[in-house]
Amino acid sequence: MSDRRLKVFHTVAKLLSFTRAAEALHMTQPAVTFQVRQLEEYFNTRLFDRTHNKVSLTPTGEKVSEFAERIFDLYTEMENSVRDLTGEISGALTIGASTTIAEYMLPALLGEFKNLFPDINLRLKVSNSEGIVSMVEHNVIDLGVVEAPVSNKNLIVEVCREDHLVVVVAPNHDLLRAGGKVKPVELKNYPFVNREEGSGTREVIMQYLLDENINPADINYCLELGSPEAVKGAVEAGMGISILSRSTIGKELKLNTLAEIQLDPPLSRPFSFVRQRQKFRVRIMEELLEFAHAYCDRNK
Amino acid sequence: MSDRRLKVFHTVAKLLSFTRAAEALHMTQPAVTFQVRQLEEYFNTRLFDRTHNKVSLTPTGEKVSEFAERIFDLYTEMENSVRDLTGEISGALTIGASTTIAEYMLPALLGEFKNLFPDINLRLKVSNSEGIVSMVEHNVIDLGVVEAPVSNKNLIVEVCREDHLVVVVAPNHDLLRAGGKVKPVELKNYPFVNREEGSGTREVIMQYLLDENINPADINYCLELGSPEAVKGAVEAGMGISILSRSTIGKELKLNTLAEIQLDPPLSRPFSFVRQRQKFRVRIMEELLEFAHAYCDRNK
DNA sequence: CGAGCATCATAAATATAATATATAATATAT
DNA sequence: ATATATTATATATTATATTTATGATGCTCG
Repeated sequence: MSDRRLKVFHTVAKLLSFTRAAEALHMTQPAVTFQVRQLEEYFNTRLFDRTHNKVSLTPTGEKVSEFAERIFDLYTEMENSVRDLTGEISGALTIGASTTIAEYMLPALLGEFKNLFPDINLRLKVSNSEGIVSMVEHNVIDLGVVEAPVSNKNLIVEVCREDHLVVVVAPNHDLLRAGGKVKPVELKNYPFVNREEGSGTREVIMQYLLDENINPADINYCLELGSPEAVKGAVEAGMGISILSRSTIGKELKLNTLAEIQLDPPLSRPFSFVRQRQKFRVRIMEELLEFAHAYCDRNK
Repeated sequence: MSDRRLKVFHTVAKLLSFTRAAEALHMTQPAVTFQVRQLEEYFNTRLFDRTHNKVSLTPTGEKVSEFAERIFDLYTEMENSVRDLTGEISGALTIGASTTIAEYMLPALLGEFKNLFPDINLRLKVSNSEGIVSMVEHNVIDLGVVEAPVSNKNLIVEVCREDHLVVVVAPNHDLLRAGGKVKPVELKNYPFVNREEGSGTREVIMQYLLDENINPADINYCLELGSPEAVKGAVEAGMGISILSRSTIGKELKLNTLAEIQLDPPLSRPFSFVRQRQKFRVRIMEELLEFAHAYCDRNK
C-alpha cells in the first residue's frame, strides 16, 4: 500500500533502469519518468544521473533509496501488525477461471499462494469466460482469470501473460522433419483433432486460420473432442495433429509422448485477470494479485 | 510529502474528530471520511469506533496510528537528510503582497519562518492585488498574498484568513457609548476619513455600503488619505471616524489611542495565497505554505 | 560512418483518484 | 419534539497518474 512515488523511485534505483522498472511495476516507462521527476522536483535535486546509456544514483538518490527501504519495512511491519490484531487474511477468497486455465495454470499458482498464507480459504470455480466475467460482476467470485478479451467498463481487466498455442504431433510425425516451424497452410495436409464447438481454444484457432486467409472448412477434421486431455490422447495415439496451449502439454513433452512445433506466424492469446474496481483496496486481494503477477512474470 | 491517506487518518486519530481533522488539514469533512474509509477497507477492519457523539480508536487503529507516527518520522528524517546533502532550503524565495498585508501581516509571519529556516533568503515585493497576481503568473514571485478575489484558472488560490474590518474612532467618541455595534446607516452622522481612490480597503467599504442600501455619496467625507497609517493618525487626532482592517490597529488598541467598534452586519474580506500550480511540488515552497497556513490558523 | 536498436524525455489524451458541494441521517441535549 | 452537532452519502468537479504516440540521443555493428 505504501507511497507510490517512493515505490517507483526505489524500483528504478534497484534496477537502474526506467524501462525495466516500468515492466516490473506493470506500468509504462513515461509514467515512471514522470514519478521520478516529481520526486526530483520536490527535493529540488537530481536523484539519478542519466548518462546516455547508464542510469546511476546520485549520492542524494542513494540516501533516499535507503530511507525508502526503511519506510517500506515499516509499512510491512504495520500490515503484519494489523493482520495479527484482526486475524484477517484468513477470510475466504474465491477465484474463477475458464477450463484450460483452471486445470493447467491455477493449481500451481494457488498452491504456492496457499503456502504463503496458510490460513486462507481458497476456492476455485470453473466456467467459460462469459460465465466467469458475469460471476465477477455479481460478486460471486473475487477474481476471474479468462482467455477471452473482456470489454466491461465496470471491471478492471489486466493481461497477466500470453498463452502460446503450438502445433502438437506424435513424436515421430512427418512435420518434425520439415524444419523448425509450420506455416498454417500446411495444416491442410494432415488429419486434425479439433475441440468442440464453444471452446475458447477452437475459437482462437478458427480466427487464426481466417486471418491467414485459410478457409477453416479446408482442414481435414478427423475428430472433435471435449477437453484438452482427450485431444492429447488422440494425438498421442497417432490419430492426427492439433493445436494446443503450450501450458497444457508440459508433462507430455518431458515424457516424449508428444512433440510441439511453433506456428509461423506465432499464435497466442492473452490470459487476463478480471476484478471489481474496489476489490484491490482489500489487503488479501492485493496480496493475491501481486503474487499472481509475480508468478506470471516468473513463468513467462 | 508523506502518504496522504495515513496523514489524514493520523490527524483524525489525534483529534478524535473528523470535522476538526478536516479543518486542520484544510479540506472538507467528507474528504476525510472518504480517506479513512479507504484505509479501513484496505485493512478490512474498523480503525475508529463512531459512537455518534464520540470518535475513538479501535485497538487496530491505535496500532496503525503508532506506525503512522514512526513512518512520518522517517519521512522527516529523510527530508532532513536530503537537505543536508543538497544544502537546499537556502535558495531565495520571493513573496509579494498588497500594501496592508505586506505591512501588518507578513513581517511577523516571515520573521518566524526565517527563524525556522535561517539560511533561506526571503524577499518581499509590494504592489496592488492586480500587480501581485501578474507577478505570480510571470514567475517574478513565488507566492502572492492578496486581498481581492482572484479568478485566474492557471493559478491556485487559497483563502488563508478572513480580514475583519471595523469602525475605528478616537477613544472618547460618541459611538462608543451607543453600545456594542454600529449599523452602517449611523456612519452618515460622523465625518469620515477615507482611503484614496484605487485602494482595496476603499473598494470593500463602498461595496459594503451599497449592499446595505446606503448611497456612498451620503457619507460625510472629511479627508482622503493614501495609507492606513495616515488614516489612523487622522482618527487619533479626532478628525473623524474610519473603517480599517483590525490587523492594522493592534498597537493603537493597546495604547488606547484608538478604539474599535464592530459593524453590524460584520464586514470582512478574505486574504488569499496565490501561486503557480506546480510550485507546491518544491520542498521549501511546501514548507512555507504549510507554515503560513498554520500561522494564519493560529492568529485567526 | 550511417542504419538500426535501445533508452529516456516530452506532449497530448485519457483514466483514475481525490476533493468539494449539497444533502441526508443519526444521536444528543434542551 | 426541536435544534444542534457530527458523520455519512451522492454527485460533480478538479487534480493527479497513466497510457499512447512520438522524439531525441547515443551506442553498436556491418
